[in-house]
Order: sequence, then C-alpha cells, then structure tokens
Amino acid sequence: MHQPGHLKNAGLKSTLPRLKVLELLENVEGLHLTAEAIHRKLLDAGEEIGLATVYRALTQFEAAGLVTRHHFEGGQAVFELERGTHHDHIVCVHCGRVEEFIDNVIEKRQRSIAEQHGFTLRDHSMTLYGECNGPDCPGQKKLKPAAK
Amino acid sequence: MHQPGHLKNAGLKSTLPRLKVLELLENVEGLHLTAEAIHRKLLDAGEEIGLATVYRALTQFEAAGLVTRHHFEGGQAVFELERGTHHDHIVCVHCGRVEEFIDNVIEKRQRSIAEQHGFTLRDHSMTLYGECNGPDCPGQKKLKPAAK
DNA sequence: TTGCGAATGATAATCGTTCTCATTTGCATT
DNA sequence: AATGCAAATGAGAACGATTATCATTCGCAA
Ligand SMILES: [Mn+2]
Ligand SMILES: [Mn+2]
Ligand SMILES: [Zn+2]
Ligand SMILES: [Zn+2]
Repeated sequence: MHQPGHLKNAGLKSTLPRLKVLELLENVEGLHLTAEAIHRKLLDAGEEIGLATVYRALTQFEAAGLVTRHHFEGGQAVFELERGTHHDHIVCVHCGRVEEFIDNVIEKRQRSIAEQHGFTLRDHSMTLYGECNGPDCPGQKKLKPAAK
Repeated sequence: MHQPGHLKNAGLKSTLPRLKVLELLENVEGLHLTAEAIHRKLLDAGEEIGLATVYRALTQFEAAGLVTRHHFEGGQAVFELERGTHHDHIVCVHCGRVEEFIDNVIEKRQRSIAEQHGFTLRDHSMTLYGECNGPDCPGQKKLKPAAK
C-alpha cells in the first residue's frame, strides 16, 4: 500500500527516520498512537531516533495528508495513518480503548448546521466518551466471586 | 440569577476571588473566555487576583457544575457559565467567533452509536470549524472597492 | 475576638511540544 | 566513486498552558 516513494510523492525527502516512523505506523497494531509511544516503540525496536524528529515527521506527514492528528482528552495528541475515509471516535474513559465510526446522518447535519449559521464548513471534530464495558476494562464492575 | 449563596450551595466557601470570577462570567459579554482572558479582565477592572486562583476557581466551578470547559483548537481551554442546556459549537477558523447550536438528531444518533458499540455514553465533544463569512472577519475576501 | 483549616498568590515545577544549532545525511553533480 | 550543499537530524534549551508548593492571609464558626 505505502510503497517506498510515498514520501517523495508527498514532497518529502526520503530519509531513514521518516521511513522508520511511517513503517511503524503501517505495521503496528493499535492505531491512534501518541508521539511518545511511537518514539518509545522505535527505541525498543533498536532504532536510533530523536523525539523531536518523530514530532517533526508526524507534523510533516499530517501536512502531506499521510497522517491525521486527534486531540482526545488528556493532553497528548494521537496520530493515525490516513486510510482515505473520514471517521470519528468513541473513547473509553476507563481503559482508553478507541473505536471508530462514521455516521452519514450526522455528517450531513453538520453541513446543514454550518450553512444555517452562514459558515463555510472546513472541518469538525467529534469524539464520544463512555465506558466500553469490556471484560478487561478496569472500569468494569467486578462481580464478586460467589461467596464460598 | 446567580445569587450570592450559589457558591455555598455548590459546597464552596464564599471567598472574594471566587465571587469576582463568577461575577465576571455572569456580566461579561462574550461567553467562552480563556483563564488568562478572565484574569486580564479582572486586573483591568482593578481587582487583585492571581492567575493560579483563577485557574483553581474555574476548576472548582467546573466540578460543581457552574462552569463548562471546552478545548477548541489552539491550546488554551475556554470556560463558559453553565446555563443548564447542553449545546455544541461552531468556531470561525479566521476570527475565532463562536456560535452555539444544539441538534437533537445528532444527539440521538450519538447515543445510538455508543449503544451499537457496547459503550455507556458519558459525554461527547463536537466542534465544527469553518469560515464565518462575517463582514468584519479577516478571512473575508475583500471585494475591491469599485474602480473609480 | 480568637483560632484554625481552607484559600490565596508568587513562584517553581510539570508536561507536551517546538525551537536552536552544531553535526550528519540524502542526493544531485562531477 | 568523490564532492558539495541544502535539508534533516538529535540533544537539549525554550516555550506556553496548567498545576503544585508553601508561606501568608482569609472566612467563619465558636
Ligand atoms: Mn481513527
Ligand atoms: Mn457555549
Ligand atoms: Zn474500557
Ligand atoms: Zn470569522
């Protein structure tokens, strides 16, 4: 999918650090990584790369449309590889799990709302926050093991 | 509307700095102020108050449900007096103008989406970004004055 | 009034991110 | 393959928003 050359196509010189970041984003499981998580994973993989370079690469990838940046709650931005289709997110307030969705009714309404207010819509961010109720989620009410 | 006593009702001791912040939020035109804007306005009004106290008061008001905090683009959080009705925002990317709206179709869909994903919805944030096209907005394409 | 725990404010600290600048690298040209 | 140079890198300083520290002051109940 992302052949070598994507960087050049995006107007970016094909450097080793940039290739490493891109490769990690392509292969890691778990979309939505923070810059520090990406940096840590690369270090753990034995790569030598500076945190500033990771930030720079991500910012450039974003400008080139290769990567999307999101600001969920909690200070750190998260990045994900662009897959061509817009979507929004629902985040678990306990374990941080992120699920993606797209709702065309909402998308359409957003355009209509902007229009009603005389705005030319350029972008939007929508994030839902809730409890995922997953069995491994720390927010899950632990059912007490049946009394002996 | 906000009688003296609101602070005590909220479980907060009624102190001078807290009263000043609350009073400013009630009387200033322009909802959605940053902590620094609030601090500056109080200083300009001759009040003596520290920025840390403004932050503390806002955080406490938020916990008490008197104030809502939003994270629009651009690093600084903005605060607004709670008026009892949930709403979302559309922000001009040029001049920062903020308009409020509520769309019950979207609200309902959000609940439905959370449910579909097995989440218990707790909160959401939705902000639209666009160009307000207002005559005073710097993003407005200046129409050249009719040639002589 | 007094007394004390809570609140304040000046300032230091923190955190995520960006900037600075000396060194290294990609790559086009010899 | 060797050269040259602009662009990229990395270590660490700097930054902006927010929070923590701590000595002093305040609110308020007795
Ligand atoms: Mn996503
Ligand atoms: Mn509002
Ligand atoms: Zn969870
Ligand atoms: Zn505008």
